[in-house]
Amino acid sequence: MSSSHYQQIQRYFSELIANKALLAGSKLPSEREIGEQFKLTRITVRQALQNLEAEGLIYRQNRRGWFVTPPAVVYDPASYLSFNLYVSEQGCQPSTQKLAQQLEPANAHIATLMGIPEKTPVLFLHRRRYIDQRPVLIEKMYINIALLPGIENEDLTQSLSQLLKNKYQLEYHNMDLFFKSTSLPAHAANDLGISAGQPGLHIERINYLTNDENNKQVLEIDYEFWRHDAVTINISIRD
Amino acid sequence: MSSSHYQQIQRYFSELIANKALLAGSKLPSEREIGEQFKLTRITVRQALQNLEAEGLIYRQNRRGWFVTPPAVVYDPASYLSFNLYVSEQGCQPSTQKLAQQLEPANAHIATLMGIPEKTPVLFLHRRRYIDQRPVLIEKMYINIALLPGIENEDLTQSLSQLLKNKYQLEYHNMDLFFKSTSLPAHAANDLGISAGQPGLHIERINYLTNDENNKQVLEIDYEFWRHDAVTINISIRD
DNA sequence: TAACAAATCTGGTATAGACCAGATTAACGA
DNA sequence: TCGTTAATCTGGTCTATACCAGATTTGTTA
Repeated sequence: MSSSHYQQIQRYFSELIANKALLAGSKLPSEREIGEQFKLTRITVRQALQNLEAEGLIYRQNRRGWFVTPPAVVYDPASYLSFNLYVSEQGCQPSTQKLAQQLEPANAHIATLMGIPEKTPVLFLHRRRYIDQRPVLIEKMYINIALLPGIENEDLTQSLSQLLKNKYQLEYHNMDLFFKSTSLPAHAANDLGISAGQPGLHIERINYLTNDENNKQVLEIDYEFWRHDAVTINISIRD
Repeated sequence: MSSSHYQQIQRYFSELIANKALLAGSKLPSEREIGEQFKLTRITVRQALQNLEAEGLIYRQNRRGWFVTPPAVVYDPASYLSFNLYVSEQGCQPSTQKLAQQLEPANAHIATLMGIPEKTPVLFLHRRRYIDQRPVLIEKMYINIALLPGIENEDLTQSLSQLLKNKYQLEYHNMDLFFKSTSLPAHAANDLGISAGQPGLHIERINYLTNDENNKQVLEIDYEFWRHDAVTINISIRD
């Protein structure tokens, strides 16, 4: 059977969490305490904790300790609902913080996708989003201001889909999505307040104005970096 | 800047791989050799290698060594193309191995989704799929034989979507998809020949026969366990 | 030459320490 | 009471070493 020592620790905490003996958000004993309890060295303890982290059962806060992961939110990037509505419908409290907003010349990739000349200004928006005060998502968005004049003067901590609907009478439900399960790049890990190399989910989204394949107008290109343990993606495909 | 020792190793190999000085599939020096080269202990070396693994740049084979990860395949679960066509179109060689096939009584979850009584027999199909001889995906499928009579007598290493199309004149493009980035459960890691706890991508797919929301007929429920470094998911949403 | 056994190489697991830097808490002084 | 400082706690990084089990290679033997 699975008899290595670190697996015993893993099972121990797995069961505590499954049985709700350890509730979401609560703190685990320190690595040194666990080591004493099981008569194992810290390295062995850390191996177990890192595996539990990979499973998404626990997460760490830099030099503060290990904590039980709250349940993942179900998120549908293609939904009519915004992040805010989604999260609150699931009984959690969403919030959004704007980290940066500026006009930037489009790089080659962005320009090609948007069908605009390179170095045309686009609106860069950098946001951090929270679920129950826990930072879970970094967004970096490039917005086609040619299609959305004046958007830079709006409150950009709110839901973009709401804003487009209310101010521009636009709804985008045509998009290309790319998902990749990989570790968080340094900048995203930094923004999330965790150490680089933690596992994450990387989403690239290209939002189109129309569903005309021959005249694709790109409203917005969105890069999302999620904590891997914070979200389950749900998409319904209907023809 | 990022000055810890293991980060130096990480950068070193990152650059070798980026510059194609180390090609996909090639073997890294052993942990002990790397340690000698950098005058660092094996624990430090392993920290670097584990981070590179989390980034998807390298992967390990149990007690054989560390290898450079081949480029990820782009996969669209909602596509008209099958896994086989997808992979070969990207210049790689797909193959499929049937690990198990049997009639099983439906459990509560399956029965509810399929709208059949619990313990009604469903066809369980367990497959392993390879890209260029590398096992990357474990599939566990539950097939509604009431809608697909005689399917258990077909060759089930082939593409299911092809089979449904040819034999039953069915095409399913209505589905619910769930993605979760998490470590591989023990059974899947085992089937993939890697140690448990490695990062993975978990997909649950429910395939419907029609797009009638009031009369959902479930053809098949599919659980997919992917190596996290083997695939990028791509989905196009059009209304 | 083919079959088998032994030596070797690899990562997997583990011990027993050590020092650092950031976060938290306790103690102290105004 | 409030603000600052110092002690303490926590995970982050690292050295040095050891033994194990599976995979591979080498060597030997029939």
